[in-house]
Amino acid sequence: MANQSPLPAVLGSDTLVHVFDEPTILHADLDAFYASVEQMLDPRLRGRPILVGGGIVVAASYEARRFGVRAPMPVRDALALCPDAIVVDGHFDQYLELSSRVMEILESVTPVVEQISVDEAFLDVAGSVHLLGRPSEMARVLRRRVREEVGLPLSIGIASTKFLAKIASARAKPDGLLVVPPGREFEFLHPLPVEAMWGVGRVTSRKLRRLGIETVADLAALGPDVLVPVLGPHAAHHLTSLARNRDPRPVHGGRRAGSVGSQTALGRGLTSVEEMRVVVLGIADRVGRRLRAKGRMGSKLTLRARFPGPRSVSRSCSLPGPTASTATLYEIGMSLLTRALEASDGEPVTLIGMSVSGLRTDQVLQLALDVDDAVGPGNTKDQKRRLLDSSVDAIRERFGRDLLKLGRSARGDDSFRRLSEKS
DNA sequence: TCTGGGGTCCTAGGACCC
DNA sequence: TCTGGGGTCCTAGGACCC
Repeated sequence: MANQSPLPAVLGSDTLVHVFDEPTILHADLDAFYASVEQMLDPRLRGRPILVGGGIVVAASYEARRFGVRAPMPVRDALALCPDAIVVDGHFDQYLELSSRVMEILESVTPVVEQISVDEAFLDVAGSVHLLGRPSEMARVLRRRVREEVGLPLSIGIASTKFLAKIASARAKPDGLLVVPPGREFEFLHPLPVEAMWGVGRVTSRKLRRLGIETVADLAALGPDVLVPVLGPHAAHHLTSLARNRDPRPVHGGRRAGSVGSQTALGRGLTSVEEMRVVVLGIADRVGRRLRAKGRMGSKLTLRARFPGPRSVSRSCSLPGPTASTATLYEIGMSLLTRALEASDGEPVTLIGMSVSGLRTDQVLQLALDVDDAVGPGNTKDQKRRLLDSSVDAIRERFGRDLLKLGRSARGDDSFRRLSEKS
């Protein structure tokens, strides 16, 4: 049932005109994702106000939102608003697992799926209408399948641009579907408050309101010139264009993350460098593992330290070569932390974060990492030799001998010297 | 009001090269 | 050696999103 694709009843020209008349950009957004997952996993939580999180609310179910609870908000404040709320720890592994199952379902109607976070994605179904029918029909099928096969509510907005589709899905919640018909975009868009716009947060909202801009219509009427001195050229033109319903951004299928990072909050904070060393090592290990799991390497490292106040300082540097090595991230991360601490007056550090960007996938370098792993302390001499030999063979087989040199220079360390000497 | 962990994108100054 | 102009890379920080 759920796998059947709806087809237009008649494939005549009238039907096709109608089919192509609907906009083709979908924004699919799981409702109160984390909280919905908790309710699905534990039936006792269904229909009840749920808060996911520890110190702060990471997600609140709709039952809790009715009391004014919002994420992120301290759990203490949320309980004051909604004393009956049940606080649950997050099951983050489950969230990722369920998220990828939902994304697979979305990919059943088009390969052009751009995932923008765990719980939302854009789809461009223009290439699928001749096979699957109207976009609104596809949306109905997707919503039903996600509900039946994964057990989660999914809202979808359909419009002619990403920006409008995103706003439409927000207006469709909870558990709804909203199409913005062509020609009626302004009717939908212009009465909205500027805060409804994607890209207008606390700071920009305050600046706009100071100029007397309250609605999207106000923004569209004003034009970019007045905004440039306040928001900078890019933001001014970008927001004005969106308010005038100009959003040419395509849906990027198959896009991958441009950085990988991790951070750890430290409560009241640490002052001892030795304690921070342990934290940095833990973070470097996490980031290194995740990079290796993705088969990727980064060429730039950024370390961020937060101090009470709250004030934060970041220090970054280019790496000697692309890497996913925990040891390298740790060593360079520590030197960046030392530099970051110079900017403080010995205040406690309340958060340490590390992010690797400039990511690339390179098969030669990936094999170099395998070698790195092979020469690590976990292996016996014989195991190391076997792993090294198999890596050398694999590189030769795929790329020929010359690329060994390339790999060595790009790697920036001596893994390959050891290899080359062997061979 | 700074309490979480994961990201994206833009700006601006300085270094460096031609 | 200085002067000028332009381009690009690197780094630090800020705003925003879920």
